[in-house]
Amino acid sequence: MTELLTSLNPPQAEAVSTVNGPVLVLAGPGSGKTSVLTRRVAYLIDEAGVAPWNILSVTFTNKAAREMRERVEAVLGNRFGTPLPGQAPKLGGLTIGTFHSICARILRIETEAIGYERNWVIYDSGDQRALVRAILRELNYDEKRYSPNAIKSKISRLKNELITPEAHKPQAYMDEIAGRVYAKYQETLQVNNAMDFDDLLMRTTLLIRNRDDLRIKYQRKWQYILVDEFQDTNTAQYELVSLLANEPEGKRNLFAVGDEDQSIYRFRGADYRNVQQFRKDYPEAKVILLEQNYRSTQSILDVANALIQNNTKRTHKQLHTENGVGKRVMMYEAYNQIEEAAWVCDEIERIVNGSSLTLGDIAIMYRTNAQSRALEETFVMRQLKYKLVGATRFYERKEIKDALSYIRLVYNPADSVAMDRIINVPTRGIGMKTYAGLKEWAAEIGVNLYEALLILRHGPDFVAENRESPLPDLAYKAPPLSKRAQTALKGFVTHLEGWVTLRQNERYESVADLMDLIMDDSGYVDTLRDGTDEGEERFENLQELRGVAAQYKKGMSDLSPIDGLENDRSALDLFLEEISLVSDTDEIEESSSGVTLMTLHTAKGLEYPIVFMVGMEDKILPHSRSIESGDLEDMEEERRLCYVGITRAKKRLYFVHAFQRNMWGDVSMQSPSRFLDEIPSDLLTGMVDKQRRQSSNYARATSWESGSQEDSSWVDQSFRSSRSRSARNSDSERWGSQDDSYNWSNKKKQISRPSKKSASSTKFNNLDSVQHAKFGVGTVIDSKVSGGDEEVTIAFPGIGVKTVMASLANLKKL
DNA sequence: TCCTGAAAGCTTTTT
DNA sequence: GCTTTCAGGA
Repeated sequence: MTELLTSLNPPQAEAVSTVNGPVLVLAGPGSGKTSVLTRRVAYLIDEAGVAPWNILSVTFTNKAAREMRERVEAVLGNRFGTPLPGQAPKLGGLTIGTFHSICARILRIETEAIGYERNWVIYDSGDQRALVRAILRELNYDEKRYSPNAIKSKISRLKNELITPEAHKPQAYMDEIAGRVYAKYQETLQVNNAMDFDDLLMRTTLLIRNRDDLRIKYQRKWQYILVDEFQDTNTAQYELVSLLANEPEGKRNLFAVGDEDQSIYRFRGADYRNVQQFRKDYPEAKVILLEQNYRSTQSILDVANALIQNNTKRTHKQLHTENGVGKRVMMYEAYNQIEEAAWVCDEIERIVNGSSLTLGDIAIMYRTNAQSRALEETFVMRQLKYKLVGATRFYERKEIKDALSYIRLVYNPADSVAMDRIINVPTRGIGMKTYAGLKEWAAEIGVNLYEALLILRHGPDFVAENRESPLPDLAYKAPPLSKRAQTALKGFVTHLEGWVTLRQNERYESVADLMDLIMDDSGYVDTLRDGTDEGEERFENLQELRGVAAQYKKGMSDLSPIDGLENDRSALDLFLEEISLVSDTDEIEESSSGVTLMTLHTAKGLEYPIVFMVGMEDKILPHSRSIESGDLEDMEEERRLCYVGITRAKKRLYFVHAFQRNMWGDVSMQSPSRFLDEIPSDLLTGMVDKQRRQSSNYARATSWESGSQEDSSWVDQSFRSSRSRSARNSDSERWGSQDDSYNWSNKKKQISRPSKKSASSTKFNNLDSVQHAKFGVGTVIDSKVSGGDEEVTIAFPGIGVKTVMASLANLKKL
């Protein structure tokens, strides 16, 4: 047996060493799938004699791609080429990348086939949104009626399903509108010489589907294809992979690794059913289950198993481990998000002080980015180090987007989205009216904005010379713009043209040089550094971008070429592509120590000894949208998200939920997540730290209560918290509680809430008998209006006193 | 055209 | 509660 297979368990070894034919690996969390993938690549090369350039390995994140490259290299050594120091392609010939980066490479090579200029640029979600909005305006659709975001995601969905504007068959009126916007949107992208993320996939897949010559070219090139996270593929990705794998000789060497239970990207078109589709399309496939977990304790896995069993459509797996039982998963109820954060910090300090673990071993995970705020504030207050992953993305910062828009515009002057962004930043007297006039005029002549500007500056003949089609007569007439407007526009184009010329002649050593020049010459830096701290901070961010740009030097070679099919790339080319396809969540990890804060989505693929899952409440996890939609698929996806969080933990896992939470500036009463109910209570422990209760704020709020409930389960704790809440002067009461209806009706948000007819009267009154789904029949002892809902305190015989929200508890009056 | 204060809208999740 | 957009006046 080869060295590559030792230390693998039997199913892992089988997966690695199956050379020919399709393979489907259903890999549970922590089952060593990355090892399987990397060793398989090594095995194909070393044992099966496959040439590295015939292998394509696809991942979903840059981080996974990088890790894969590093690990393959660690096994094989760098034998396939001489890299430039620091950044050049290693393992030359072997293609490893994300779907998007690989598609971008193919399209850059096949640019003519799709009718683009070679210097096309990539639009990110922000650019997409800006473009949709611009088009809504252009088509005179009211943004209030047709939400740009809704239309953007509709367009995105269509593209992910490979539906072109021509093929789109609208079913409803909204579809019709979206379809028209879609058509115009695609047209504008082409004019702008730009593609969005979804285009990268759609255009590549359609190209490979429709062009026999190109399909055969890439089929021949990649005879072995590996796909990680197969459950996250969308229609376009699935088809692309299928087209490539089904080569004329019928090799079908497609190696798919995935876990239906970890599919959490439905919202961007991922369909876990592709895993089942694979089984249908490749009936001869070898299916391998990896059920042994090397990451977590049995206690954690039991919780994970118990939860995920509630999903209906899945391949059953029973995770097991030899890591030992470990400690029981702990559940804690906090009063609100502030105490939630405080308790988590207390616990973290306790762990760090009482063991060899450091802050870097700990992660806090939540459903939405907004939840990080309260945590951060507490961390800052306590002077605990933390790192926030992915919240305000670096490349989405205003100053970064501005700078990149400048660079992008210089690279591709047809880019109207970049032009929109910076034409008047810093202000140069080109206001909305002037700019709108320019756009209209350009549209009438049928030129792009840059050409229109050039006509202003040099006259129509100058532009006509460089065009295939002649300019209409209108171009030779005086532009419909005021003298002042024309002066301002000419001033701008003088600069822009200078930068473009510089770029064309490659009169810069690195992209950083080019950037410096543009930033200074445009006056952007001066405006940015306005003497405020914020200005300095933004400038520092700009310097960080400059640092990246400095690595892109004249004459450098492609960072991750598609071997044998390379084309010439300038440093600027490569810089812009890299910037567009990389997200900073890819980078963070290795930086300094500190507790990691991140969403459950970004947590996928990672592992930590200690994991806190906070905000374990209905309406957060599962998210309110998924509850409201009533779609079982939505709910199951939320459950998978929860499952992903649980299975990140190696040693200890905490579920934390709060009784009330400030959301959108209002106080909202929260119920513990329904997912917690799905976990047998003997798998959980829910004690309250007694010391803490006596010493902290929490104790102040709760100490008046009898001590008999000290070691109670979370149900009792929620009772305790609810009582403490009414004993408190909470924010909500400031607005008037009980019978004070005046303030309520003055609050606009309250009036607009459709469900509430009158805020002053309660539906449930003292001594009413009510039926509760879980606790049975009880007697109302208090009721009041709160947060637009009704908060009812009920005594249940034999259970105790509970405070519930009428709308959530589905209370029936008897 | 730019500045200011008020109002609306926002919060899933990401390549 | 915070950010973005809008309206109105200079």
